[in-house]
Amino acid sequence: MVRYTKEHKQETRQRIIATAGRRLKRDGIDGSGVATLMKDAGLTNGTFYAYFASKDELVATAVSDQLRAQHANIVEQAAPGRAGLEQMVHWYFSTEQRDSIEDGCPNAALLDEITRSTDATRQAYTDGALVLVDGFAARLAPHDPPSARLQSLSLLGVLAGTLQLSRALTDRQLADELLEQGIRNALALLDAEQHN
Amino acid sequence: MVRYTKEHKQETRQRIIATAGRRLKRDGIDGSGVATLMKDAGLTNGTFYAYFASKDELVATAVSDQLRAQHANIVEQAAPGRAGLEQMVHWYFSTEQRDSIEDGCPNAALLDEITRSTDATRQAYTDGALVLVDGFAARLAPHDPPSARLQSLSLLGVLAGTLQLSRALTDRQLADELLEQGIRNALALLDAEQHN
DNA sequence: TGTACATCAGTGAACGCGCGTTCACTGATGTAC
DNA sequence: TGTACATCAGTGAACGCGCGTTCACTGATGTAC
Repeated sequence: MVRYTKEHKQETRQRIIATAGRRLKRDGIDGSGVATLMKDAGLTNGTFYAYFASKDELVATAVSDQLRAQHANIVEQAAPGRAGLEQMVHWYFSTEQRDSIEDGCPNAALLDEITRSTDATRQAYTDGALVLVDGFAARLAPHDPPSARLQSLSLLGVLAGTLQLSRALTDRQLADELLEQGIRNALALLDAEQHN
Repeated sequence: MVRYTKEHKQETRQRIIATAGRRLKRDGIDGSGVATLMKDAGLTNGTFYAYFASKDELVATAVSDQLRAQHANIVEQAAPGRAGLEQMVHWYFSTEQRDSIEDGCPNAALLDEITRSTDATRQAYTDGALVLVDGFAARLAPHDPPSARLQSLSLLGVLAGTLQLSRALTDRQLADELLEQGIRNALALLDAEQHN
């Protein structure tokens, strides 16, 4: 066994962050206890503080990691230009993404709890979200990404809000129709002229 | 003192529901304890169960009440036709509404916690949200409201998601610009052709 | 009208439980000689 | 190479606290006669 090395401890830390990200999205920040978060990573609660100074610190780190992963796995994998944005929108509003909250978008799963969180968590969220947004803008306006930044930011709001609403509704058929409407709205937003 | 009457008890119940709605929006569902919710209404925790069978029941009732109030105070007060929708959109994306979460939109404050709630709460949310949506549709397509239902539902998602995002960002200036972009997006959505 | 009793909104202490956090301890691994 | 010791990731019990919920009790109000 390779143990007592920086690499081993770093891997364990990364595993805690990754499993915590999934749990936080599923049960919420207030709904996820430290003991459960550690059990998800195959550890007991006692060793938590060898990795993080507090639950708040893990939450901020996990939020940051979730957005980084979403950027790496979804945004960077998408084709360049408008085609990539269309791909992403279709993936985003698929029933699969909606129905697998653990694996799904951290924005949709956590946005209103982040508003109530510590400044560190809100800052981690802001930084991570802007990286996603810059990825959108680079595809929306390849020659002048900053000009599309605000439009891209608002696209993130449209995506997250529509998905949350589809998840909250008890009427499954209506929720599905909303996803389709969400695709139309998002694509229309991409076509809108840029103001300012 | 008028006491020991149906009216008195009904008024007290209504007060609990109203103050709970504000507290739940501010601190979240998991973040609001029964003792605090009762203290907000000027009572002690012990008498809670003379009014509600459980915290879940209060949450479902408060969610329902919040949406009913939003319909009565905002949607029904708005002018008929498209002008009324434009009024609402401008109010919705005002910095005042964004910065007063207690008095603000229950959709934006609670959507992703509602997804994680009991079926009763999700049902109460769905019913209440559809009343709002029908109010939108009646203004968007006065001659044929059902044709605008899906578009109206998606408008609710756009409103809530954009507002949540503006609340979560630590960069105040960017958050303000997002509100302005939100107005443009919402108005553009109202102009979109209706599919299906 | 005055008195005795019933009603019941509201109190406040207590229940078991899980929370975030602390800490004495274990035991497998790594290191010194 | 073998032994003795140091390191440290991880355990698990415990801390005080607030949670949702229960319940014996209070005392102001309403009712009967």
